[in-house]
Amino acid sequence: MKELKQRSTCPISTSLDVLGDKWTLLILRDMVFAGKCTYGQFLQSAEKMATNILADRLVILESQGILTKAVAADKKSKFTYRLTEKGVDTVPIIIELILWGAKHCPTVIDPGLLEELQNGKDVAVEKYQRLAREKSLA
Amino acid sequence: MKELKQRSTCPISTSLDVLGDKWTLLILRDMVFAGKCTYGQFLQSAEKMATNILADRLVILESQGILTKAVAADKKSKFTYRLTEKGVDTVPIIIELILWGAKHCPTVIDPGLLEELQNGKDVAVEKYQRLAREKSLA
DNA sequence: CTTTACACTTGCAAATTGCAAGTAAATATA
DNA sequence: TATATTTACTTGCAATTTGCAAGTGTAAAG
Repeated sequence: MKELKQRSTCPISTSLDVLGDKWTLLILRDMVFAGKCTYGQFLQSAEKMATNILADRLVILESQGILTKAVAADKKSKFTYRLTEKGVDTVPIIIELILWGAKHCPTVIDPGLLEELQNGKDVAVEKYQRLAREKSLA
Repeated sequence: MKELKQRSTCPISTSLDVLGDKWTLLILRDMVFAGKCTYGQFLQSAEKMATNILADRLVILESQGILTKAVAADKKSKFTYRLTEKGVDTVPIIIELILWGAKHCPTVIDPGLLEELQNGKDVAVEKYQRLAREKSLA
């Protein structure tokens, strides 16, 4: 259990106390948009997260109630991470980050996804939240 | 000019390369929601940012084209920071952080603002973007 | 001509990150 | 049954970043 230092009572500041670093939201991205749910899968992303950082962030995310950890159905030596509702509620943040990055920075994004997000943000948010919930029930 | 290390071409990852830390978005928050525009004003926030961190982040934000720096109208020893359109476009991200923090963490928020954001997110985003633009023209 | 306001800069200890290697338990293979 | 592999971490350590306190430089005010 890692305790979190809250700098102020401001909701923005407090959100950043939890999510404000270069790695945490990438784990959530991988869960929501790539359907990943194990330690090994998280390590395979293009950004090459260090193993100790990943382990540390998973502990924080779990202690913050953003995801849960459970032994995998197929193997006892494997764990499955699932999003809680608090985790599912980060989808709008992630989607805004996608839109800002795609608009203002040199990035590569699937044109279909971009169009989907631009044409109806609310619909897209609900879709990816639903998918994330379904995945977390499996 | 601080060069930015881009970890991948993913728009989320790239957005986090720029905005993903505990301080940068607080500066933008202060500009959008508190109308702040000087070094001294940024230092007065509840989170007590260190002076060297603030100076460093302002250089990064400027070199990333998120804000501009200019000598103040009243004093030559004073600078005014203004948001560019790239900066104004972070408003949706900030608003999602407000909503997530207010919903899931122990925070204090003006009930009027929260209601405004919940009742019509798009309208609120446009309102605060317009206010930020007006401030940046002054 | 001294003081104040403002915007930084510097120095340094502490914390965090990034990299490589090692550990440990459960499974798969010979 | 013995050995190898998969999976999930842990450890050690150098390098970077942060946080705190103090100092610097310039313009305006008294």
